Amino acid sequence: MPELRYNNTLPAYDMIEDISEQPTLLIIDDDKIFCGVLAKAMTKRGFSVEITHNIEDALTKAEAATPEYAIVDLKLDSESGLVLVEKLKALDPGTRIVMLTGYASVATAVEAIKLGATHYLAKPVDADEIMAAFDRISGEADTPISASPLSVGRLEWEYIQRILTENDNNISVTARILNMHRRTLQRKLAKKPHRN
Amino acid sequence: MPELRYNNTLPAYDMIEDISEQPTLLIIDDDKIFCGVLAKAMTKRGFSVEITHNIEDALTKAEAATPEYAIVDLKLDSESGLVLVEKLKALDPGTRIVMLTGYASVATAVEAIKLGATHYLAKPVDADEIMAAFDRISGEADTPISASPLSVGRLEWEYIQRILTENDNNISVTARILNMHRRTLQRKLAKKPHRN
DNA sequence: ATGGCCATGCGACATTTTGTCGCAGCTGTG
DNA sequence: CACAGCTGCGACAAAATGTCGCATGGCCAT
Repeated sequence: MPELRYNNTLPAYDMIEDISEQPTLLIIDDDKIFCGVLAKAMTKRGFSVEITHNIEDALTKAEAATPEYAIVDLKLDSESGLVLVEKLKALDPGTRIVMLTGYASVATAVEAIKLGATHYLAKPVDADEIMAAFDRISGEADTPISASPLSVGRLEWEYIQRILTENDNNISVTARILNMHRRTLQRKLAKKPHRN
Repeated sequence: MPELRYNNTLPAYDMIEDISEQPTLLIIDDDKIFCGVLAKAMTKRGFSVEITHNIEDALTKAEAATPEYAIVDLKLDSESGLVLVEKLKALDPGTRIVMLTGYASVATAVEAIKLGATHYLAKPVDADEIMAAFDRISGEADTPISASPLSVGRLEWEYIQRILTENDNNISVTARILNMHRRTLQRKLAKKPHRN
């Protein structure tokens, strides 16, 4: 299997910059198609991109060459991308990490940020948003306090996520605490959160 | 107007501890009823509580005596409670701050945590959850046998009641806001306030 | 290694709860 | 009065949930 680097796809007009000065970016997501698309987009934006699809590989690569930037998916096959955030930060506190997830919730967002993620974005997301997230300094303006009420479905999702994270993602325990059947909780978790 | 301190309501059995050793807690929320209830609950849990309803007063009090703990509402009348988080942290980085919000969103959650909030919780919350939030260091499952978080049914009920009240008990409007069928809302309201 | 214990993912099927329509009554307003 | 909006409720299909059961896999003490 060939090296998964996309530098060779760089259009000429981007070559004005010396490759050795390109910031390094590590992408970790189990969705391979998504990885490919994102890698291409980020390469075009001047990053030297590497891809991995699981935590193990990510750590191997990161230990070999600590990336300056990282994009981590929250829901990897089995484990949580959160542990990766922690470890990447441990390797180099200066690493800028954007956490992505199709199952966004405030509970996981809080965890991610506390562990050192630079930002937390919900899929679908485009490369420009990720770029903005990397640059984002905390106090930055655009935080709309508007806040329209969540739908009950969304409220429930957020609540479940909170109890779940408070219980180490143990579904059985969470189901018992919430007085709901494990099967039902599974089904709810399988669905993506409705937007509003 | 008397000082808004609730130490005088402390039951005797709590006096075993010297008042001067009680941790100080500053509550900032524009909902005065909510403040009162929360203050009482936290006092009972051993805090020396102070209340303010706006940023200005909060800063004045904080500068006079930096609190060790703070509970900040996200939506204060005009300004955002976020700026307060920042300022409290500037006064004393050790301050533990829990941010509360009526309408949770990942965006504000991310901001709050990046600015230094210890945790971010959506209303309705009970005092025990706030206590847990203060103690919660990132990541680990301390699992202090949380009491009984409300059941999802109960949470939903509380939430619906709140939105309903905010809309003059107009069922149609509330249903639309909540993205739920009017018929369904009716049926939910017809049922009893869910036992836990 | 072996059995016990528990968490998990998921199929299948009976029950319940929602989503939808529709209609009739009530109320304020131009 | 006509119009428009809110409300309560019946009826029936569609979707979600409660329940069982089973197989897999991790952990641990025997």
